[in-house]
Amino acid sequence: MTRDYYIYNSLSRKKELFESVNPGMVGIYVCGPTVYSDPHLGHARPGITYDVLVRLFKYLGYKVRYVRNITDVGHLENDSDDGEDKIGKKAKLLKLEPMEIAHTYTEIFHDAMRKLNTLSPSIEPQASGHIIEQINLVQKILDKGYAYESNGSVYFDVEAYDKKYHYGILSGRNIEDMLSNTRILDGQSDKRSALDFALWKKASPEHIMKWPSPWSEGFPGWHLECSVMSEKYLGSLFDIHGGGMDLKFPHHECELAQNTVSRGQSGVKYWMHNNMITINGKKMGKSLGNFITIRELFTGNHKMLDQAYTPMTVRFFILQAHYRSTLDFSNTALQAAEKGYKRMMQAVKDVKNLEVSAKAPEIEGLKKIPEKIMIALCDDLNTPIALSHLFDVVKIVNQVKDHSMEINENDKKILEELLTVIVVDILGLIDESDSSGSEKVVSGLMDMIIKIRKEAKLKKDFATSDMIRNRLKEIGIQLKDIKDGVEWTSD
RNA sequence: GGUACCAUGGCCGAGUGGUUAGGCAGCGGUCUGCAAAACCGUCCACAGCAGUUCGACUCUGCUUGGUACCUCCA
Repeated sequence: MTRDYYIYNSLSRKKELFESVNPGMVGIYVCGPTVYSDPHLGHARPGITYDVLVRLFKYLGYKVRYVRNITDVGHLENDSDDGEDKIGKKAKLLKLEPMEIAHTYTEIFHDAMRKLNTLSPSIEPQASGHIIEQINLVQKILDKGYAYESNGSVYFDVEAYDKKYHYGILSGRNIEDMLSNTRILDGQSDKRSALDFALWKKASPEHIMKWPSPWSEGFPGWHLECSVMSEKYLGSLFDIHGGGMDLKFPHHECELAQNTVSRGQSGVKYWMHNNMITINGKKMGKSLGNFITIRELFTGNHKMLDQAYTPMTVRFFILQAHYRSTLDFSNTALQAAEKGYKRMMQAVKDVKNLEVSAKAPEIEGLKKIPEKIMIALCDDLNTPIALSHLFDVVKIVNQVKDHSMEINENDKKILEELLTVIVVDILGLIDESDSSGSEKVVSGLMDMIIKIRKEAKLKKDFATSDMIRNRLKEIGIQLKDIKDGVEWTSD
């Protein structure tokens, strides 16, 4: 590949040089949503983070296989002993088939991801479509002696596993601490140890999503699906496993343990975890009831929102922070992102129309910017630094446009390249202002109106010229009298 | 209680042992019939205390405050 990429590995807690398992190819598995409710702002973060990662790897010349699952079964509401399946619960509540729930929210999730301009994954497997594989994996773990059956359910034997391997290696825990700190489970449990986790759960009579298995009519444990689907589509050792920080324990820890037993290796070379989006400093999430759904964000229909924010504003907002830092939501932060985004996109549009002058000297420092940006992006996806360099580019574009600087053909090419390849192709920021299908008609009309206004202005008929500008503003079109003409934007 | 992480200017957010992050807001100016945009200039900083060092916002220790995981969670 053309350059080195450095990735922070959650397992080693260090930045490491990325070396793919198979030369020239990258396999990425990301934990997708549990489709039982509207995706919220928190879901946008991994969606966008891993999207930029995929785009970058493609740009670097890798062939990328990006797998992101849909969890539509096995994800329980409370602890694994008496929890209800999230999707099953909602289905009962609404008197719908579980698959209707899953389908509805999968569609909403897809719609949100598409609006945020994220590329569709290469494969998007569903947990419910891999029940047979999951049963096989349970059997395999039983055969190897790291699981036991109890009253129709099968549990992973954490203590037995920990004797040979290290349960807690990913999340930085050890079994002794966990045992001494485990909350005592009330009621009778089928588990031998509180640390053990379910591989297969026997279904209660009222449970609606259940499948036959050698042990009982039941359903698979949550952690199983990712072990099974990542191996099926990416092989027993693949490059990057991504997901939210909150999935590190227990989900990824358990997944790693399952993999180790069944594959003889952890199966993942680099673990990558994005941080949380917070609101007033607190994690945005279901349990706190302080989340804003992506739909609400786009419509502005939420008591905490001062206004609607466009998908690209949200994307820009997320890219302005490093993915491993928490990012605090607020209206002022979003509004700042909105302005920054608009300024950048204006430059993306303007760069094409810059006048070149053959004798203009080389712009100082410009040649080094592409390299600086690539170094930042390849340094564990440092998008905020990349953006800061891009604003230097924006400034140059504006200065040339303002005739306070001249530009030669070659420098203009560099600017165009930066603003299209980096901004649009890699960061995935696209222009969302001109969405009208009848663009030609509109621009023709605008030319005419602008001409009429210009004539009025020449006659010093400012009443007419202002009236035109004000009326246009009412329908969402902004006129700006710039040095050599008139510019208009619509929202 | 255990484990980990974080504390940066009005807000959001990077980064580094000695050099301007950037965005948004503010202030002054240029431009302009006015407005908007743009451009130029500018203000505001590294939680507190102690230590290491020629030098620390950056390293170490302590203090304070906050967050995450340990239950489902992106």
